[in-house]
Amino acid sequence: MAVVDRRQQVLQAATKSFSLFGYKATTMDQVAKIANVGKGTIYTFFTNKEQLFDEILRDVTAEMKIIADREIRRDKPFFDNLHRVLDALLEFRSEHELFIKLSQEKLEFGTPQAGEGLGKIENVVLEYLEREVEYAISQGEIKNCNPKIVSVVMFRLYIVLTAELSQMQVQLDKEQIKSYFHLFLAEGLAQGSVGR
Amino acid sequence: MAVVDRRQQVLQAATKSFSLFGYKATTMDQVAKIANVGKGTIYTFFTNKEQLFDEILRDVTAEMKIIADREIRRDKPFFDNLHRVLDALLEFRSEHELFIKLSQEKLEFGTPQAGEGLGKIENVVLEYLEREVEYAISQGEIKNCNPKIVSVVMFRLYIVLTAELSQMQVQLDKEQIKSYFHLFLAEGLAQGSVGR
Amino acid sequence: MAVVDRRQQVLQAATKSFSLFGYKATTMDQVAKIANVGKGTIYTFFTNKEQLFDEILRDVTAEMKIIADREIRRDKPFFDNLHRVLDALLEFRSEHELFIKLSQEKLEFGTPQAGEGLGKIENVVLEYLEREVEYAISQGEIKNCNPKIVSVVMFRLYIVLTAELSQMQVQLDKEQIKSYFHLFLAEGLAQGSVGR
Amino acid sequence: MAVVDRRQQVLQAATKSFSLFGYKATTMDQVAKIANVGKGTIYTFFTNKEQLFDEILRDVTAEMKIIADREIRRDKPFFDNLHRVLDALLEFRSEHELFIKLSQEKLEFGTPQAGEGLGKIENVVLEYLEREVEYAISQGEIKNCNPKIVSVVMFRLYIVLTAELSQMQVQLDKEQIKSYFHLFLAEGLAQGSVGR
DNA sequence: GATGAATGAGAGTTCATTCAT
DNA sequence: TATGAATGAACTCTCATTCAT
Repeated sequence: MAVVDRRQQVLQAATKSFSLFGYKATTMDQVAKIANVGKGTIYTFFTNKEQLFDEILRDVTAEMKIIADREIRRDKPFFDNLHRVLDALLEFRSEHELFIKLSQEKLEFGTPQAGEGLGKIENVVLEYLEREVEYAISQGEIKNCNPKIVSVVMFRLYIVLTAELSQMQVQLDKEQIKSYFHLFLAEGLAQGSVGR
Repeated sequence: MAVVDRRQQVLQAATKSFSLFGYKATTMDQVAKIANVGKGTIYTFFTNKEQLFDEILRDVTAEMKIIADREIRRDKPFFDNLHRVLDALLEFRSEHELFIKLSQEKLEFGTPQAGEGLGKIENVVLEYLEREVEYAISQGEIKNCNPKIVSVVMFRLYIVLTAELSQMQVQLDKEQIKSYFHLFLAEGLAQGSVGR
Repeated sequence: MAVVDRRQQVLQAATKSFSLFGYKATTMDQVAKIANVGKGTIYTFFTNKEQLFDEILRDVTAEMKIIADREIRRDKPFFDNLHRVLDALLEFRSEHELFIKLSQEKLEFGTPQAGEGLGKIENVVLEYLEREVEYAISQGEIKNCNPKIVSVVMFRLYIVLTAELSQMQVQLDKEQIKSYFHLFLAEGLAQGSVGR
Repeated sequence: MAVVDRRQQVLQAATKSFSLFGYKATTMDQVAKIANVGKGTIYTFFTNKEQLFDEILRDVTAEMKIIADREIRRDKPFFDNLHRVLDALLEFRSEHELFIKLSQEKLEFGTPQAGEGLGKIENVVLEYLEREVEYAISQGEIKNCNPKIVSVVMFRLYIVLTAELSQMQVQLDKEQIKSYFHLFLAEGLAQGSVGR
């Protein structure tokens, strides 16, 4: 084991601090201190604070994509795949949740002139979801609807159930999350709509 | 009534700037300039930046509550009421949308260790929704579920459909918004679930 | 009795506030409020905050001069006169003390470039004292010494005994003040020097 | 040892500016400019303006205490010690004078309702003097009197003679200062009181 | 004359970023 | 290469002063 991997140290420290304190409240000094690294060192790996943030987001996104890809079986029904992916993702819930939620802060944070809605990173996720939804529609598995809209709603729903609610002292376990995810996405609330 | 109502000017300028650039990126200098008013003038009406922000949020919240109260009829079914309230709220969509979304930024903005989730203002909305959901459950109109969770999801769904999507260049008209709101909340996506 | 004398109201309010909170901490708003007068009104009587302050100082100084003049008898010994003047001045102690001390703050406060030491106002007092000391020396009543130095010391001694000490929770009554004034100026501390 | 000791530069610049312009009239921009240093640099050494000021005051105080301690001999008479301490202190007169005087401004500066008189720093000096005076009284070297009062008077006398007068264009050399110090403290002005 | 709403220069402080070592 | 001392632009907020009413 060589001298510790400074890049990793920074990445971990930044993730921790961003998750804990938010984007604005995280100072580069803090990150450096947590990473046990000189402040200047951060800038040898990352152009600036924003880029550091984006990198982290990209990493999480990539990791989630890999997880999802691993679970999806083309020959299985949409909601079946959805469940398995959710299951797998929720394994890493604690790693992702606080952080993912932050993507929002950051995005709205700058909103420099032309906010295109969710950030570039989220768009990767959304495009992924969109493709899956499109496929499910074409298979007649879900109702005919705008895939973009559905994917955004799915994304937000995931964040609400995994991150936002836990911040509001509503703790849900994996099963409950999956169940509510299914409730809103598949069944609807109306009494008399098809049960699970 | 003076030639110009400076308080209103400030309020409008601030709303515009907060919506456009976000909380942090909005400087008091900017607000003053947009409002065509001296910087100090802002401070004759509002204690500080935070209070100015809260005031705007509070106003929108109050307005929405009034609108909702006006539409709700205890003798009508839940989804019926929901539709009418949505209808009425969407009349003011352009006023509310960008702004409401901001409530989130501000809240996560500080994230001083222990954020309790959505801000105080949103909590007013949530409590309101919660009561309505509880009532609907007790009437057997919607499935048995955690009212808190449902109300948070409803709140987010409203924001996604009215504000977030339009930021992503997906323009929905009133009817579409209502329709999607109903889709997720009442029916679910699954083919074979009860149609509208 | 005409409509209240606004100038007097301002003068009194300002004196009160300056004494209580100091020069810097006294805002024109505060003075206006205490005086029950519009802020703009102050500026009809006084050019600016500084001039208002100086005016008050001048008034106190003038009053003290009148008091002193009334007590001084050319045919009486120096220390005799000194005692009587002190006696008379101490009658107004509560009015003067806090305030006089403030002269210092103000003076050091600005010290714009060229502080000439004590302010213009104090110089009036000092010149007065100087003349008296010169006279006393010429009469052989007190030791030969630099009158300027002695007068400055006398001035400070007065302030210390009447104002500064009371701020330090050392309360002295009139007799004690006179006695200490005499101790330092006339006798000295050294054991064996001539007693009172 | 760096090319330039920035902390020292700041300290010197601040001392100079505080002495010259007073506490309030000294801006951090100014200090930075004089010190030939970025404004932010000041904040790497000192928490804020107040702390910078206190630090300077503390330094002077500590230096004076050391000087005094070095000169005091318990087996020598009070006035003898006093003279030697004065002698030593006056060696550094130019360093101390302007500055010491400032301690006053700062203290009266805030005057938040209940100033307790001189600031914390001066209190160190005063307590020191008080102990010495108490000892001298117990030894029967000086008249029976309130040590607190005497020490305050001594402190002010020192400031008047070293700093205040020189600001008024009355320049005194070391011998004159000592002589006047002795005059007021030991002998008194009254003709016929014990000579030196 | 009296007013007080409006003003804006200027204050102290923060922190992402740079660069000499 | 790694560093952290140094930086200064940019921020929020204050308050003496002005001037239209």
